[in-house]
Amino acid sequence: MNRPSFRNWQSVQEEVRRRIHAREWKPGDLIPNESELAQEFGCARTTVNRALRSLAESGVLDRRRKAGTRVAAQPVAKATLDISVIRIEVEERGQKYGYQRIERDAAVPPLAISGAMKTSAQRPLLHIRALHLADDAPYAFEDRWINPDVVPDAMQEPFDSVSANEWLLRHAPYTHGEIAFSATSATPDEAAILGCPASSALFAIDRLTWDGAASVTKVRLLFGPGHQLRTVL
Amino acid sequence: MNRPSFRNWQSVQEEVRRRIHAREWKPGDLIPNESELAQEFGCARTTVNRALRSLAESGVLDRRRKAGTRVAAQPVAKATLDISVIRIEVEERGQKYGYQRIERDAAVPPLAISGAMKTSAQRPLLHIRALHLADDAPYAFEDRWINPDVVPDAMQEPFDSVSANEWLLRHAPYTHGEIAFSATSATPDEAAILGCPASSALFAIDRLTWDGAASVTKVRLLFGPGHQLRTVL
DNA sequence: CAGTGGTCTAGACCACAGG
DNA sequence: CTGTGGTCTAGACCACTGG
Repeated sequence: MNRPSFRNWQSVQEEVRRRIHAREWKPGDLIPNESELAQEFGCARTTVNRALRSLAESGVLDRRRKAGTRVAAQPVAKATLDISVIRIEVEERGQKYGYQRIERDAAVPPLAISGAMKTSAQRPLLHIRALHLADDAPYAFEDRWINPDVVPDAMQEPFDSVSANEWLLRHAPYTHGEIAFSATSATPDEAAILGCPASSALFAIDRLTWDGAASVTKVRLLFGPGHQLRTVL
Repeated sequence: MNRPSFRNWQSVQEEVRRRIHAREWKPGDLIPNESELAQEFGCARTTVNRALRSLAESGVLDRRRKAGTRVAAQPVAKATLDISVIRIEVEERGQKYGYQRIERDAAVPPLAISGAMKTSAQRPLLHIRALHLADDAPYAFEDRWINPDVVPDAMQEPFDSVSANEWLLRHAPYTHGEIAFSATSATPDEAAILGCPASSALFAIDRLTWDGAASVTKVRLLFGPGHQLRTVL
């Protein structure tokens, strides 16, 4: 009996993937524990742990202390989206990036905004509206509210050449946030800004970030018709 | 000088996060190497490595051999979306799941489909159209093509009570895939199925999965107006 | 209570890429 | 060529949780 040896965690992972794919281990099955696999594979348990932990993070395995490791019954596809600065996103597409500030002022936000940001209903926030361009064509419309209590420096920034999108990343650290993707119909105003027919289907990204208990900024990004957000599985 | 000690990788990670957030280490800065940090933190280098590697995976740090570890200049937000079976998605919302098959036949697909799936242009594929319901209301419209050369068993399946969405996960392993999110305007046909006004803005998920070099299935999921895909940062 | 995964350690060697 | 992160090892202890 010729047992191949597995010298690194990637090859262990590959072998486990192979067995799952080949249905030697079926969805829901309990697989041998780390010590047994380490012995079989001729490597340290640490190495097996590294491989299995990584597979669990990908949703391929379900691991529970004492209960052991099982092949996930409902493999959950984890799609990881990299949300970077829009300028870089455009440049990576090989296009020329452009930026236009449309509006900048301090204003009392609609209740939906102050409610979500948990700011006082009467408190004026910094409001920025801007257009991001790719090869001189409208790419994304940014509508943003900034909490001046958390980011006072923003009040001094004109945001006329550097986008709030980019400035905040460097000057306003956040601890956590929420993001939502949806589709929305272009209002006449939005259609005019993005240069598309009214009622076009737009791709929207809404993001709200926090620094501890205080909201930092809330932004809605609207992308023109045809925009796709892609990733691999 | 009272130096706190860090006994596990999570606390090391926390401390690194704190330093970045407090701007002790600024975006772009080179931070001490693993050995130095291990000494400072009073733990093994392995433990520091675990903490830093994890932060690098989150996009907080940039690590390169020999060049060292830097605080990411453009922190890329990694949004991880869990794409599971629609039935479970609905049930997790606390709603009753329902399913209706609309159509099932073998047909030669449009060129856009056979092209993307790299199947012969004349080869008939299995075509399924179905509606997923939440609390008896339309939730998502599924339009799917299945490659019978890769999943021959699918030809025996009626898909009248178990959705292709769910059946395939258990019977058709795949090695990799692509997924794209976008917004689209409802065609009259789609509007009728989803019970929404024509030209409504719909949220679309397009997925294409492969088993090695052969495509397994290509599916488009259309969600009714107002649907959001949410996650944390 | 006992079995499983989770983690830490100290030391070692290796692969890569910067200078 | 050399410093950095990447990984492996053997052994140990711990934390959680199922039965």
